[in-house]
Amino acid sequence: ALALSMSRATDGSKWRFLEHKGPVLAPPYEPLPGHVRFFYDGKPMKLSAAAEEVATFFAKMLDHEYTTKDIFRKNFYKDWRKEMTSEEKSKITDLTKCNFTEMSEYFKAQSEARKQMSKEEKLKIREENERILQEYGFCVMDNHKERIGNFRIEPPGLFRGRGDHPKMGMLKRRIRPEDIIINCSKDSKHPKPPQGTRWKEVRHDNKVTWLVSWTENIQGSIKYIMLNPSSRIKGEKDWQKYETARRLKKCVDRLRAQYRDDWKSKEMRIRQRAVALYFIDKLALRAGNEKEEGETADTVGCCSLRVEHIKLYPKMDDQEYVVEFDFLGKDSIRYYNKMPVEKRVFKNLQLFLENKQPEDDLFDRLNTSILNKHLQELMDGLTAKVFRTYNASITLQQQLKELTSPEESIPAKILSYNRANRAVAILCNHQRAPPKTFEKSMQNLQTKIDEKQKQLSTARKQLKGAKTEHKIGGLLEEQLMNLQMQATDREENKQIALGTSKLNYLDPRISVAWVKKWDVPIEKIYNKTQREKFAWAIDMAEEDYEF
DNA sequence: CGACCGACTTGTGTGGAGAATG
DNA sequence: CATTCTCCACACAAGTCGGTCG
Repeated sequence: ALALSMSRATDGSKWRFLEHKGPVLAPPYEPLPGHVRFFYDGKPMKLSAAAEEVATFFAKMLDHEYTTKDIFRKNFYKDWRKEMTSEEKSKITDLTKCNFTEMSEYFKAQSEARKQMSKEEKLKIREENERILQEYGFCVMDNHKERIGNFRIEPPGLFRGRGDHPKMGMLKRRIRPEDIIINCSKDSKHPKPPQGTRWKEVRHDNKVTWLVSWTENIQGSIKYIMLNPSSRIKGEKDWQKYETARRLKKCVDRLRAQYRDDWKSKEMRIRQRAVALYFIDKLALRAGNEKEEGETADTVGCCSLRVEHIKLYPKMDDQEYVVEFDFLGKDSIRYYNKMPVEKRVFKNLQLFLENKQPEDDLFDRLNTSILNKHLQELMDGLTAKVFRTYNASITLQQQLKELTSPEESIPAKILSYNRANRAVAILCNHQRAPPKTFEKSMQNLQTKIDEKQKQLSTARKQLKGAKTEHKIGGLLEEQLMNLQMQATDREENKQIALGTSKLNYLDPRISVAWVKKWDVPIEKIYNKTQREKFAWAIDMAEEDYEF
């Protein structure tokens, strides 16, 4: 299998045969019933279908804070006007005079009604969804029937980027068949466009893995329909990724020695490269490509760090040479960290900061392309992101070794596993907003624990001397322990998201080996989807697997 | 080079199904 | 049996990185 996948990689073709049914298009717009009105300046006003549709997008978001934001409103209003008839355009001149509440109430009622539907109605919908899944959700790639990832075209709506996005509120336009490129093999049954329409193009490019693509109008980027993570093509790629990270493991000592040496280089660009690489390695920062200003939220990664994102403290409390990081990374998630660094790194950073303004680049002689070219020379296939994969996986393996005690119960082992996973999530800065119901659910759990404690103490009193004491007391004790561990796990997980690292950074063979070694049911670690995605690893890894 | 594009991976938030609970 | 809670699948945004072109 390895040889086969390698040969596939070398000739560049990803498949020989590809057949699918094409995408599921967004349902057409259904005009509002007559009694649901839009008001302008206090008076009801009937909108054209096109203008009404865009208005409904806004109405559906009325409860969100961002509809109050200036940029959102400005962008929405500008794009909305483009959909209006000239008459509407001349009438509607001020967004603050627009009243969408009746529309908003209507949609709320609709969703309420959906919840109240009878079992039969819900079943009917489920069956229809299942039918669509069966028809459009699978394709044939080479000799396999494979699950498709996202076979639905994204419906129109208002764009809501993350963080302070300059384009929030813009209209994401409806995608028509004429916008869509189909990719499949020549000798397959081509997907049919809906009656009376045609695809933009049907091509047969087996150097790529996507089945359908279209260009989105907000950033002008291309969107794709690709296979599900459980597919052969994704699985092999994933496996390859971890093999690259394992190769890094073999030479990481050499690379670390090298960049430490480069801290002393005569050349500025080499010093910058070496300090950046140190951050990427030590802090698991992302590479940090440049971004076009005004097109996206202002976020950075390692190479795009600016002077304003770090602070240097020669002394802080009892530590020397502390660097404080404070910046917005991917998805505008804040990265905040204080790290003591070696004197040489500190001196270099001082040098990089000389004569610069806060908004200047910290590494002005470096970008991701330069860095990756350098890495490529150090190891075949090495790029900045491999460090994240490597450090995440090696951390999991080390933490599992350190935290798992042979004699502890299965729930205790799972807590240990989650703690190891948590160490990685913290390294990678995978945060989440604490769930809205967090406090409540912690309270509920605490109530359960208290009850269990009471049960245990009454049981102890009543059963004094009885020969079942040991058995029942033991059971209750175990239940109590499990609840307490659940509470600990949940508390520690309050602001940490484990999913991303589990799915994208942790070599699944480490986890598979661990469950095999300790006889932990794999279902406790991976749910059904995850087991499907990692089927290759579950097949492959034995308990002695070493990353 | 550097801008731009294309293909692919990584990331968070959410809605709804199904489990748990009263 | 209705209500609440939990977790998963999904949506889709936002990264990385390599290639091409002028």
